[in-house]
Amino acid sequence: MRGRTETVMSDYNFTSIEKKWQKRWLEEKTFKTDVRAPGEKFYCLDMFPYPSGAGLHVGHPEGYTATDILCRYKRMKGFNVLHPMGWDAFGLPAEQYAVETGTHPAVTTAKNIARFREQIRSIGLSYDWDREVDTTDPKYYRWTQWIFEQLYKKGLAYVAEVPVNWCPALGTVLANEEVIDGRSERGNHPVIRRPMRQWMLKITEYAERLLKDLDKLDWPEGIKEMQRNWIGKSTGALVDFKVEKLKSCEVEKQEDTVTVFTTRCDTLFGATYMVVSPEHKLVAKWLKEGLIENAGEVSEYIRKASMKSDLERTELNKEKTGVELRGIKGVNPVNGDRLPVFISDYVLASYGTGAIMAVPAHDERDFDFAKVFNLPVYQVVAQSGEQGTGNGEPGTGNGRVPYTGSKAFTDIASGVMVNSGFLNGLSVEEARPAMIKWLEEKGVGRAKTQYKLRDWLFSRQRYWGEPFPVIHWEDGTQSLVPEEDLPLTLPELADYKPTGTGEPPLAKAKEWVNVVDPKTGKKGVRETNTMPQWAGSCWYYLRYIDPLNDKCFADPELLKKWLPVDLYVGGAEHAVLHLLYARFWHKVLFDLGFVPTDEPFRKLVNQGMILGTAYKTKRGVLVPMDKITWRDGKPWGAEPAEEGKEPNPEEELVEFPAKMSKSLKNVINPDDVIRDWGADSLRLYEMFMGPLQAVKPWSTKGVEGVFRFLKRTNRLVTETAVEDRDMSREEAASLARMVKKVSADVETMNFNTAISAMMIFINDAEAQAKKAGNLPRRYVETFVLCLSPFAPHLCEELWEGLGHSRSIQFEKWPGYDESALVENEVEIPVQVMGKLRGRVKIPAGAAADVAEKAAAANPDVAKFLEGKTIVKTVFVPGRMVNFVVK
RNA sequence: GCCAGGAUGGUGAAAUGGCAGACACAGCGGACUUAAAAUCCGCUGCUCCGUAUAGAGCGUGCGGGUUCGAGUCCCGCUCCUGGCACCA
Repeated sequence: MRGRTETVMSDYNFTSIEKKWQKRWLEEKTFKTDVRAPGEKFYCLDMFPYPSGAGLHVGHPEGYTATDILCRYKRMKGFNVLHPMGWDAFGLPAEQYAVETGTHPAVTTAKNIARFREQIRSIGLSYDWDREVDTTDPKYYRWTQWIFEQLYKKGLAYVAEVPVNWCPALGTVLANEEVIDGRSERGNHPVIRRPMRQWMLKITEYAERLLKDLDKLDWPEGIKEMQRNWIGKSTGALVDFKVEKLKSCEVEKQEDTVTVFTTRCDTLFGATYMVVSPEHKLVAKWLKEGLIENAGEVSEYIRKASMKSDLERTELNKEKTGVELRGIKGVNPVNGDRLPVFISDYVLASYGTGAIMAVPAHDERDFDFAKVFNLPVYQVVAQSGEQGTGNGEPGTGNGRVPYTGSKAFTDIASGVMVNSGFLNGLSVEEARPAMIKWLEEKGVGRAKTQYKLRDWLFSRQRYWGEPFPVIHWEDGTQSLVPEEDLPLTLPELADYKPTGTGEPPLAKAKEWVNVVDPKTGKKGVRETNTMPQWAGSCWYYLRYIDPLNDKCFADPELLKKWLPVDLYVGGAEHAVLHLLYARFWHKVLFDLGFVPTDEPFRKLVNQGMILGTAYKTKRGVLVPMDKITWRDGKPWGAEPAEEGKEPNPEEELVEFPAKMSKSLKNVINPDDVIRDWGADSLRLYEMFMGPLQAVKPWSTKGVEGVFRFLKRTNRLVTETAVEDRDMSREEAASLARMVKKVSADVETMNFNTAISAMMIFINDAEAQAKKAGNLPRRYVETFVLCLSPFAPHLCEELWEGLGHSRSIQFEKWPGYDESALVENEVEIPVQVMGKLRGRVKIPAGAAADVAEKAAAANPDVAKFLEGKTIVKTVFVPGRMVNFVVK
């Protein structure tokens, strides 16, 4: 690959061309946005990266190139384009590096940002670099803290003692989203549950609006659906169950009420037991009051449940566990049945009321539990048309009829109520409101909407994050750092290690922590938690609009002009986290009157992941690239041997795309691609691989293909005589086809087919040049204009070579001549019984009889018509003819 | 289990219900060259038939359906990828 550089350089010297134009763009601020200039705005946003030590990977330029092409195109169409870039730079890796080496995270971060900026510039992306933001810059996080204060003042931030995901290895608490199968997303360490004092944000208060407003967003349906599931709205009812302490059939005590949440209140007649979560407040109360006869057993279960990590809770759930609370019974309000009450960890304290009524006949989980504990299972819903099940006809049953099925019957759509008193004969849909009405009339229940969404755990026990601008005073009060004193900057620390006790590293900065009120002399301590990484990314798109403003986070006039973001492009991995949090903050700022729109991102596009090439064995085991030997161009390798065993025999491997990873050694570095083929080839290939949204495997051969196209373009434009002559009919047609296709495809972001249209054009153009010995100026220049958003460096160079002194970015996007596309004669396919049998040339716009006559006369067609009667003829003008024969 | 998305040549892919495989990669053959690289020209879905021009059949994961006509629309499956998962 390196060896042929010399030959390559002699005709298409991409390295010097790209350096030259990148330098010029930067010096001349070619892409500077005047946010106050008139003109229709286009705000195009890329998800800003975390500047890791590893540098860019080929996934980054994919989305960035797509938006860059669109932005360059929009500028040429006369739009005022805002296209910025910045750094989401708070986060754990820089802090862990600091723990290991003692280097301040700010130093590491600055170094990584410099590298990222350099790499991004080497791709030729048209950002306005005067708008760069960095979430770790005090001038930036001053406003992150300021927004937190607004949330606090609105009552949306509070401190709570909550069971959290504590990761001993990282010495910190993690958000639910950062825990995967009971292990930390970062580092894969075990996570346990432990109650701790934490900052929470009341995102639940916005659940309904976050759900409802999804409908008006132009986002991928899948992402919207994921957010809907995450918010998890369900409508049902709260039902009150009295709890009795019984003593030899006499009610000794009845004062407590357990309220359950259910979406199936229609099945209330079928409830055969109740379950409360081990953490339920009443359980502790009953134990204290001595109501529970088997208190020892119950306490032991509670203790074990609290020790379990989420992973264990999930894993052990294959077999249901629990303990009955002996001595008390719940009373079913609809029929007075006395029900046993259990505690079990299959009921979550954090959802609904932490208590359920169990209807094993019509709920899978209850059914499983009932089988383990041998509890009665009563049928109250039957398949429509089978109402005879149970004790007879609909409308008559009211008994406790055992359900005999082998699994729970949960079909809501076809279910009909049986054995349920006043509900008998109703469908499930009808029975629900009927039961709610009954519950409300008796005062023992009411309709209720419940969400899965929990409040946002907003604090981390880390150093490298935004400090909370909060002071806790010795008298127990709490106050915010005054807005004018922001930012509250991070103190210097000698030692960034987690304390391991859960107390954050900031607690070590004694001078910073301890404060004295200058007026009253009151003593206080600063909050030592820091904000999670999501904080800075929740509002960065607002700061880009007015990044240097030191009076407010952004000028309201400019926000009014530039919001919402017109297009947001990034990876699908942020589907629920970043995008939900950012929407939440935006809505709060909207309610407070700080932003003019209630949603931040109008249109969202997710680019698909780029996979690496990998090879697997017959059994499907992936073999790292450096363990593969090539024989006759075929890959051979062996599965890694188990410890202490004989090595496995080598076998021929099969190509299999897989995520790029260090362990597979198949990571493609954009720097290498740029060195060998240039940034324009990198850009073009990333777009040519396939649709932006699709997951696609990287192919080095594919890069060579687009490189060849650029080389041919360069040669055609620089080595063909360009004349000021009119285009031939053929030239005009091929040019118009290309411009039309490229314009339409860029608008819809189908970059792969736009590039293929330009490849078709260059094939045509080479033939034309050969034939005529020269090419018309308009023909060549229009092509260079169309290619310029895709391969900007080469096109600037060619444009200059064509005698223009101004950057091609300032030119108008070309139109096309519709009349050049009109043809005199068209060739259309002829089918007999829907099978293609021949083609005929007919005048464009020919009438049906003319076309049919010509079609029937075609010898290839005629032989299939011979001896047959034409029953029907289908003619689609300009498209095809089809004969139906008998 | 639930939700979403997908399945088209050797590969990446393209195709308003109207010529399936555009464009590119790989492969094969040729030109140029002492040679190689680069470049250029031609062929390239599968099967059959044939000296060849040509021709025939099959073909968009599987099974049905609608239609003059289905990769595309409808019904029923299979497999893959991602997300969620004891949320009552």
